[in-house]
Amino acid sequence: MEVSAAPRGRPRSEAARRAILSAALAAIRADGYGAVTVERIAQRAGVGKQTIYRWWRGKAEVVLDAVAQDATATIVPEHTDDPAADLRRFLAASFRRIHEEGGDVLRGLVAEAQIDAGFRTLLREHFLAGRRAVLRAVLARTATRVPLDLAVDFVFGAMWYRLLDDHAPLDDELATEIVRALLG
Amino acid sequence: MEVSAAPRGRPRSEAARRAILSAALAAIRADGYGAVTVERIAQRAGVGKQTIYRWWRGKAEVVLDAVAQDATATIVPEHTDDPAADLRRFLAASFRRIHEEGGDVLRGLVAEAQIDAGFRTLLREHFLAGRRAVLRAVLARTATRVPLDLAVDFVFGAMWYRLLDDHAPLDDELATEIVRALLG
Amino acid sequence: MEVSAAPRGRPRSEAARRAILSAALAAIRADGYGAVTVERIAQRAGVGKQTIYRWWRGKAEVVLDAVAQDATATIVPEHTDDPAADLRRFLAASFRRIHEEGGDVLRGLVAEAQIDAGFRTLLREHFLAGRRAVLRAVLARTATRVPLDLAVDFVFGAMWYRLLDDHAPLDDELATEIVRALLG
Amino acid sequence: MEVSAAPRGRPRSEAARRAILSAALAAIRADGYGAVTVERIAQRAGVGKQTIYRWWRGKAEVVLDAVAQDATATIVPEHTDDPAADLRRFLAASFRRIHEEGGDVLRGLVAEAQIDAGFRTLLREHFLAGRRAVLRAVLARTATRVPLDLAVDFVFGAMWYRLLDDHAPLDDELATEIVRALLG
DNA sequence: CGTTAATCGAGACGGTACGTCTCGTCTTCAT
DNA sequence: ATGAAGACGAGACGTACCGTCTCGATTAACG
Repeated sequence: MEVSAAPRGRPRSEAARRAILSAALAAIRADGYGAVTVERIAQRAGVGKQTIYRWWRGKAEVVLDAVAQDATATIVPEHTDDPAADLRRFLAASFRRIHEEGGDVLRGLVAEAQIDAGFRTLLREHFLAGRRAVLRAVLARTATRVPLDLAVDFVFGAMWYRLLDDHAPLDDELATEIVRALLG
Repeated sequence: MEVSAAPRGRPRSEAARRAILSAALAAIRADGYGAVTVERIAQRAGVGKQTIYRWWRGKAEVVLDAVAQDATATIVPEHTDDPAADLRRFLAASFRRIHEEGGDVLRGLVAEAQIDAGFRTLLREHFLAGRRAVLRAVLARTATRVPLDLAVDFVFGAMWYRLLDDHAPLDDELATEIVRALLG
Repeated sequence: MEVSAAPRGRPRSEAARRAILSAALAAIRADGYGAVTVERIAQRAGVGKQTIYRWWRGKAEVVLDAVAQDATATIVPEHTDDPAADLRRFLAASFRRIHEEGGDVLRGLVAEAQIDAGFRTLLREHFLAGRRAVLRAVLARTATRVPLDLAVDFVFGAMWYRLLDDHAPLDDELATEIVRALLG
Repeated sequence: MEVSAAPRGRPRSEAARRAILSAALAAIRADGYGAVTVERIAQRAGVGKQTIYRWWRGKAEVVLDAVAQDATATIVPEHTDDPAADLRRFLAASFRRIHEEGGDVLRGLVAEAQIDAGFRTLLREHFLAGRRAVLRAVLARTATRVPLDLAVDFVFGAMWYRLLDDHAPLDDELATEIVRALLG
C-alpha cells in the first residue's frame, strides 16, 4: 500500500538534472576541476545557478553525483572460473578508466573532501565504500596471502597513492604485479 | 674573484619567517586547512601579506615548508638488529604523528596538489619522495614477500588511503598488521 | 445566436483579489515598501504567485490598485459656504492620512514610478491626476493670488516635497499656513 | 598644530574615485538608473567591485556623491541689483539642468531614498538641504508675499512635483510664472 | 656618516567566484 | 479556466580572497 507523499507544485525537471550532471563532467574534462565554477556549469547546462544550489550544495556534490552513477554502472567485475583473472581485469579496467578520463575528476573530489569533512563523509558513503565493497567481493573469491580488509587497503591504497602523488603510472602492468604479489 | 653575493639592502627577517611558518600550522589546526587564508596567516603572524608572497607562492607552499622541515627532522627510523621491529616502530610512529596533529595539514597539502599540478610536483619532490625513500630503506632490510617498490606503494598507499577517505583509523594495530602481512 | 461570453472554467476569486490588496498594504506597513516582494504578498494572502501576476504586472500595480481605491473613496472635500475653510480641512485631512498610514506606501509608489516610466504614467493617470483635479476644484472656489494650475503645483508640490524629503512634518499647521499664504 | 592621523598602508586612489563617479553618471545617462548595476559601474570605471563597496554603500551613494558635487559647483545664483531677475535666472538654470541631463539621475536618487530611510537622510543632508539653503538665500533678497520657508517649499515643491509626476514640463516659462506669482 | 637598496607592516587595488535573493514564467494537481 | 504550490532561467547582490601595488618606516652594507 503506497501512502504517497502527494507532491505539490511543479515537479523537479529531470532534463535539467541530467544537463547539469553531464555539463559538470564535460566542463571538468575540458578545463580541469579547479577552473570550473558553478556558474560555468549552469551556463553550459542552460540552467539557472539556483537550480544547482537547490539540489546540491556545490560543485563537489554535483560532480560526485555524476561520477558515482557513472563508475558504479560501468566498471563491474566479471565472474568467471578464474578469480585471479577476474581480479586482474577488474583492476586493469579501473586503472584504465582513471588514466583515460577520470584522473582530474577524482582528484578534484578528493581535494574537496580533504577541505570539507562533511563532503568527505559523503564521498566515502556514496562512492568509495561502494567501490571498496566491489573490490572486496572480487578478492574474497581468491586466496590472498593477506587479510581481506587489509588487501583492499593495499590495492586501492596503492591505486590512490599513485594517482594522487603521480610518482608512477596506473597501468595494466601494475594490475598484473598486484595480482602476482597478492596471490603468488 | 668575487665569491660572495654581496647582499645589499635590509636582510630577510628570520623572525618573520618563523612566525609565518608556525602561524600557518597553528591556524590550520585551529580552523582547518580550508578556512585558512594567506591574509589570516599574515595577521596571526603579525606580518604583511607581501612578506609571505615575497618568499612563497601561496598558502600551500608555506605549509609544505613547515611540514617538510618538521616531519623530516623528527620521524627517523631506528636501525637495530630486528628489521621487522624497526619497520613496525617506524610505521607506528608515522601513524601516531598523523593521527595526533598532522591530519588536517597533510590533507590540505594533498588537496592543493590535486588542484594545482605544479604544486603536485613540488609536494612529491620536496616531501613525499623523501618519505618514500626512507620507507624503502627500512623495507629493504626486511624480507618482504612482494617486490620492494610495490611494497612501498602498498604500505604508504594504505596509509594515505585511510587518511584521505577516513574509513578506518591509523593506529598501532594497523602497523602490526601490515608488518605481519608483508613479512609473515 | 450566442450572446453571452460563455464563462468557462473556474471564475475569478473575489476573495483572493481582496486578500492580495490588503496583504500588500499590510506587508508594506509592517516591513516597508522595499522589503516587500510579490512572493511575500502571495504568502501573506495565502495565494499563489501566479494569481498575482495574472491580474497585475507587479508589486507596484497591486499597491496602486489598493491605494487608489482607498484614497479616492475616503478623502473627499466638503462644500460649505466657506471655501477657505473647505480648502483647509481638505488639506489637513490629506496630510493627516499620509502622516498616519500612507507614508511608506505612497513613497514606494513614487519610487517605482521614478524607475519605471510606464508605471509613472499609470500612477499619474490612475491616481495623481485625480487628486489634482479634486484640489483644483476646491481651489477654484477660492480667490487665490496665484494662477490656479500653479497653485495646485505649489500646494501638492509642497506636500510631496515634504513627504519625500522628510525635512518638515505634514501637519495641520502646514495646512493653515498654506491657506493663509494663498488667500491672505 | 596638526595632530596628524598617520595614515598607514597604500593610500586611496584618487584616480579610481574619479573614474567611479563619472562612470556612474555616464552609465545612468546611457542606460537609465534602473538598468545600471554596481558591477557595470565597476567595469566602466576599470575598477574592482570591492573598491566601490569599500567607500560607498551601494549605487545610490555613489550617484549622490557625484551629483552633489556637480550641482553644487555649477548651479550658483548670481547676485545683481535685481533680485527678482537673479531668482528667475537661478530657477531657469536649475530647471534647464534637470531637463537636459539630470532627470533620470535625480529620479533614481529620490526612488532610492523612498525605499531606504537611511539614504533618505543622506540625500537630504548632503544634497537637498544645501540646495534649499541656496534658494532660501536668493528668495530672502526679494519681497515675497509668503513666508520664506513656505516659499522654498512652494518653489522646490512645484519643481520636484513636476519632475516626479511628469504632468507638466520644467521650462523657463515655469520660472517666470513662479517669480511673477511670488513677487507680483 | 650619509646614501642606497631591499625589507618590513599595512592596506588599497583590479579581479573573480561565491552562495543568496528576487524577478516573472512555467508546470504540476486539485477545484 | 482558475487556484495554490513551487521549480525554472535569469541575473544582481554584497562578501571573501586572490595575488599585486604602493605607501612610510626600518635596517643593513657601501662609499
